[in-house]
Amino acid sequence: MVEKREQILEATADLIAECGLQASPMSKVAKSACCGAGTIYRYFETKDELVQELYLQIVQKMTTECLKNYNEADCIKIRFYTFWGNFYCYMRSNPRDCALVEQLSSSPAICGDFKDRATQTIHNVLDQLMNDGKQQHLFKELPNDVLTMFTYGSVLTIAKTQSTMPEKLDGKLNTDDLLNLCWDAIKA
Amino acid sequence: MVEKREQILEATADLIAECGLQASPMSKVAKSACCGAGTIYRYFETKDELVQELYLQIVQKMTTECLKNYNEADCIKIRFYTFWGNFYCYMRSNPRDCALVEQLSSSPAICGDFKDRATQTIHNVLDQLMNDGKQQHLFKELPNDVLTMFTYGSVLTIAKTQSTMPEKLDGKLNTDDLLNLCWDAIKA
DNA sequence: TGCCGCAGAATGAACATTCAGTCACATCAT
DNA sequence: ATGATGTGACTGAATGTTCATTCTGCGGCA
Repeated sequence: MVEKREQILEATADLIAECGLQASPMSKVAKSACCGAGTIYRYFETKDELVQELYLQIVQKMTTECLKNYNEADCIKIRFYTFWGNFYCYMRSNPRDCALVEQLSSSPAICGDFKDRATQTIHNVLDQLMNDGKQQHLFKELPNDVLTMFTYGSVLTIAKTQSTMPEKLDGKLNTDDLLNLCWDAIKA
Repeated sequence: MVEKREQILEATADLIAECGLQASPMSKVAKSACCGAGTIYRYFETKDELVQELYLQIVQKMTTECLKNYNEADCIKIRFYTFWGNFYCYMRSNPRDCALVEQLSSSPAICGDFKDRATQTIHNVLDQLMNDGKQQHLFKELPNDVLTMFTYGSVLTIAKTQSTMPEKLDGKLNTDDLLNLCWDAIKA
């Protein structure tokens, strides 16, 4: 039954996002998923595997969202705004996943190697975008990874802050303002 | 004996930075600090208190470093470059503390309220800086917290990436390039 | 009757915290 | 000076709890 597996993943996601990974024992996951503890082990070998599966699912969902309306034929600026706008909107409208990315990224279950494989697609798209942009002399002459990580870090931090401390930053920021900050930073 | 207390804090810092908070049981902390498990409890009521103390210590050290050569009489740009340059250098030359900030910030022992109190000084300095800059129309008209968190997120992410994945981003980034990215982002 | 998917109690390991005892040293009476 | 006694820091085994994982048995269905 595929549905039960989804139920378990959903419950795990909710629990970890709310309580943190350490405060999410399998017993609570089971209760939250309305099943016995043993049932979880019919679908996942260990807790670590469950967590990895969850991470993979989120990254995949995120990848899909980021690439919505993203077209390699568009001009650089459009592509940049589309991709990062999608990313930001996804994080804003899925605070749960936003919290999860933070929780799981710094968990021992998700080693660097695993993370790299999960984010391969996104990495490739962004590398291409940066290369194309540099060819047109639109971007600063710094390593792609620097420009990309810079953007990623700032957008994620803003989204995270808005989710966890809504009183700060409230309302007063629209997506375009944020993307302009990013674009102005890296443009030549 | 104040020295033993420091020993315990040092050992805890090393251990958490290397293995993560969850994989740092009190027994290991004790062994690493060359003392019995019970001794830790002569200096700290609980593990949570130990972790909070550690967090406080790092934030204080960080605050001191960030304010080195920082002078309210200097012009805005100098102040901005001094502060964030100090921050970046601190994170680069103390990868252990960099890892700790990440580990502890997302731990349940450090609640949002506690974090706010710890970072009060830094917050005030940056708020002042942003206000002064806006008065001179140097910065974009966005909330101080947005501009500050944007900068914080990008710099920290870059520093973290350089520490944990030295093969990416290796060598090819100097402090001024990074600060220029930040400045260009927020300047009007 | 045999099989499958499941529940939840049972198991054993790991952990935070406590506690009974040890040690080094200071104080003081002789 | 000497030994008796008190004190406070320290240790690490013991305790009780929490957890991941396993196991036993149940109910429905072929």
